[in-house]
Amino acid sequence: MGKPATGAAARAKPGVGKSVVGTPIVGKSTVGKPAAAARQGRPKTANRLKRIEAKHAAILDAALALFSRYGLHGTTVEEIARTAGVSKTNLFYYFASKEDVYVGVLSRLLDLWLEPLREFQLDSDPIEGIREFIRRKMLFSRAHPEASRLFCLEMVQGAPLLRGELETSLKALVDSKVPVIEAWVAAGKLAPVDPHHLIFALWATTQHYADFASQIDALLKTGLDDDRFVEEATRNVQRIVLDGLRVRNEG
Amino acid sequence: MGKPATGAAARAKPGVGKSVVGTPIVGKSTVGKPAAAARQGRPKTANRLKRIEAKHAAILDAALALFSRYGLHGTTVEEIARTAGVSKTNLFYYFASKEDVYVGVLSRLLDLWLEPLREFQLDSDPIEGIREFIRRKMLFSRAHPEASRLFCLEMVQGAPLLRGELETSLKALVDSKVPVIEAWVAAGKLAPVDPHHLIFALWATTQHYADFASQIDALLKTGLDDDRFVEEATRNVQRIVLDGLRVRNEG
DNA sequence: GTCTATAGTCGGATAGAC
DNA sequence: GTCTATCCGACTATAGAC
Repeated sequence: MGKPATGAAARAKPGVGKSVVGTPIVGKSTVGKPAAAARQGRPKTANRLKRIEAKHAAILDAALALFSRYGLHGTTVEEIARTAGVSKTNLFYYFASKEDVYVGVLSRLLDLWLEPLREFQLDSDPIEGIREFIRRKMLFSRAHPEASRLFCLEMVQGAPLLRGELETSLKALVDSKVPVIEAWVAAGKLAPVDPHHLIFALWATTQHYADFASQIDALLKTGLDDDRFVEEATRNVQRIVLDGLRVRNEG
Repeated sequence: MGKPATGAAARAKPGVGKSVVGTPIVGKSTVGKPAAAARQGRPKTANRLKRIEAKHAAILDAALALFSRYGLHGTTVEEIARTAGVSKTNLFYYFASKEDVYVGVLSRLLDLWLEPLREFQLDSDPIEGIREFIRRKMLFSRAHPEASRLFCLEMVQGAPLLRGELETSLKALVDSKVPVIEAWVAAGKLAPVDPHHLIFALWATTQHYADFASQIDALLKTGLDDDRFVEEATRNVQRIVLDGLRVRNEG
């Protein structure tokens, strides 16, 4: 007997039904494991595991592409399966539910998204470090525009799934960078600015190119596909953030 | 006989069914008019029209709140109706379909969203003009966070409905500002920067506070509700964009 | 104009053969 | 592990009484 409880009803009445959405990602290791295969049947050879992983990844890839374009409720399991090259029934062999797929996608996503921030190591020269961070973020936006957009979608909608991770992983990461930035400001190596707002500005300006790609395309008929455009965008963001718009009198 | 063709199927097969999504907003005046009332039955008194408009607006307000949180497919007509304080059937008396409601919301939205840009009149002093623009944008983000988020949702998902408007209204508006900015740069009143990327940076940094509110809340436990936070955010964005992060030696 | 009842269909999830 | 067939709840939209 199916217990769909799909769509609005599922989120409107949290706690009712088995809805996974709303449950923060805690044990990432259990997420994304095959639904039936998880409770193993027979000893798996390395080959078996590899084929399973490949299929698994194919489904997640397909799901990312669709979820980022149409959202969770705008995407059907049928479409995900077709895009991944598997049958709908087969997809349900690997994932317990549609939301299980969604959680799997988001889980991979967050690690990916946090990467540039983790490498935010502004060593000796903060100016050079920020310039490099912007460059990396822009490259990330170009390499993973769908990931950036799905992340944005989640944020805009309140990130019920990621909230837990944001308050732990992300916050810890941000908190670790704040004193560094503060020290630079104190040492006169950086103009006086609040570390958090600085980080927000860096995120906003760089992700904008992936998240608002359709707007940019409508205006300029170009975007992150064009290497020249990426270069130009990177240069301009670096200039604005580092030097500002006010004309300088010094060299 | 209902022909729902809702959800994924509707957008996956454009042209099939009566799906409105995908049709650019052309005649805004016809959008948002009562479905049945549009083809008038009897002469409407001023009072009648006023009550109709009020109900109409209530539905659109409720829809904006829900669409911005859960997206088009994550929101049910039933919820919109309940939130607006009308029955579902009654909602269908005023709007031909769910997508008709959605189009109505987006239509109102774009006008609202374009407003700050329209007033981007950087008169004599560009620095003062940009500072003021940032302030206005931040106030807009605070006053209409839901509008900002729904706009963002649409953009991220490819803006099938707004594309036409973006390529006309928005583009015309942006195009009219570009030569002004270029002239300032040429006159040495502004650091050398590409006008489009400047505009993108202004949009990105200011809207970020509405669109990523949940992230900011997870990190700082505050947001646009707090006047002090809004002030601080405004000040920091202005400082970063206008003066940059590099330490200045001059006064 | 507003309501009750319901038609029609979509899409998530399962059963069970192979 | 994969497939065919199917179930069934949720949701959009309409019919028709009042």
